[in-house]
Amino acid sequence: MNNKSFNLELLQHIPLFEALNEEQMADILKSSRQISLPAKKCLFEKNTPASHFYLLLSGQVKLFSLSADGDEKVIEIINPSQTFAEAIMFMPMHVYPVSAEAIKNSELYSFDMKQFREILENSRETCFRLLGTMGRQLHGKINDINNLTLHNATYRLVIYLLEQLPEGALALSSIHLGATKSIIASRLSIKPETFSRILLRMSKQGLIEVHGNDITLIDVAGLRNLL
Amino acid sequence: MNNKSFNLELLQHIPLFEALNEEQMADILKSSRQISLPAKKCLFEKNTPASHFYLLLSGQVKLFSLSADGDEKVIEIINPSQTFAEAIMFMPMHVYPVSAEAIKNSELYSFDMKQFREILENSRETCFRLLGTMGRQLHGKINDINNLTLHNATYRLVIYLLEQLPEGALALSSIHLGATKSIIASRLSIKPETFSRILLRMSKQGLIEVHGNDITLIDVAGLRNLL
DNA sequence: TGAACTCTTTGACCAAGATCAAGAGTAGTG
DNA sequence: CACTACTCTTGATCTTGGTCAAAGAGTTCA
Repeated sequence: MNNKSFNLELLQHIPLFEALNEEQMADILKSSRQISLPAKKCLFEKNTPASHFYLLLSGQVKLFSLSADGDEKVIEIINPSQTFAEAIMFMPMHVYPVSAEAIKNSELYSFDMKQFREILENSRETCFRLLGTMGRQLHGKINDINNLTLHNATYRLVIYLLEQLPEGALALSSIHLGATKSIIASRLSIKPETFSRILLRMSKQGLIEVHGNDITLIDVAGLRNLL
Repeated sequence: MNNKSFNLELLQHIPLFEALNEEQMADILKSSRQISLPAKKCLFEKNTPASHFYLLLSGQVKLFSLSADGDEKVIEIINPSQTFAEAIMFMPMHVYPVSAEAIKNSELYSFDMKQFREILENSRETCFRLLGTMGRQLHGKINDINNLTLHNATYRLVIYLLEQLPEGALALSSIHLGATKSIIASRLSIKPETFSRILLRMSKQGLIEVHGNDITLIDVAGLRNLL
């Protein structure tokens, strides 16, 4: 399979591109560029002008903000076949509202926002897909705000663990943390030390078992009880 | 001016409706309903099925979430001529992600989501307006998350005060709190007691002067310094 | 005019989680 | 293997902001 048809195959299964016709898809492909981003390399910085959005092919990327004195808050962890920064096309100022940096060696496609906007003019269905994407994101952020303001660190961590559980999984299911504990801690707005202590406490209570980045949920009902 | 043309006049200046043609506007008007909502009356509850979105004509409405033990977090304060809940049209599940309740006696229009979606199918421009609305909202929520996780209560309050300042206002500008202190406190995720103490401290430092719900910013540069 | 509300302020105390500092694993590399 | 880099854990201590309780102020309404 040559590179071009490989790309095509792949893009056709990304929600945002699913509704495009052949011609539009060809346009997209033409203006897209593949990018290699080694771990720890910055992709874009908060508040800089935004001209492209991205699709992650492999590796892992974090979206984050920094405080004046260097504290980092991870807003989102991006995994392969996720698009990101597409919502910025419709934000005021057209600057990235967060920074992006690879946390593993990554391959991405970049897409030109201006060109995609033109395609949106002619694809109602794609407009609706984008609306759907942004609706989901908005919902996610509202959830995050609720968790930050209405719930404590343990609650947020338990919610996170339960969300990782595959649909209808039973007790003793094992989950694998898809990033370092520090990064997941930051995503949940918990300091690494606190994160570690909460895991320790839940282990002692017999709710979970921790082996490195693998966590076995021993007592799912007990975990749900903490909520 | 009869009621119908009054409505028309008004709607034409709401961004979301600005791009509609006469026929579409007539359709909207036909399916819209005016609602009177006395203070403290609930408009919709979190997690209930969403069929309408709203435009506030007069009064004031809060969007909020409740924790299991009754704590309230105000997500947004809605003022006249703002639309709200329009993003839910494109959220998964089609349930309200927050509750809404009048904080003053209010008049609103309600719009049928299903019908508006049909109009969106035929108005690219309106689609783009909605994308713009949702982009702005998303940006706002990301900002809120940053302020919650990277900054402390004083910082959030100062930011809020400075945001109320009209464009390029000088020192000694007076601002008026558009809601009770408790509600603004909750919007900023600060307890009323803490909110009160922060204002007291800033008064003692000669940065502001508080007279009920009117706050005079004595030393804007000094306030900016706190950030 | 004063009773009943509601909102706000103030004081005393408390606790969740942050910070600071040291070690313990763990993994990659020459 | 030893060296170096991390990331993670654990302990001791501190701080911000929350909680609880009571009093003050401002409105509404009869």
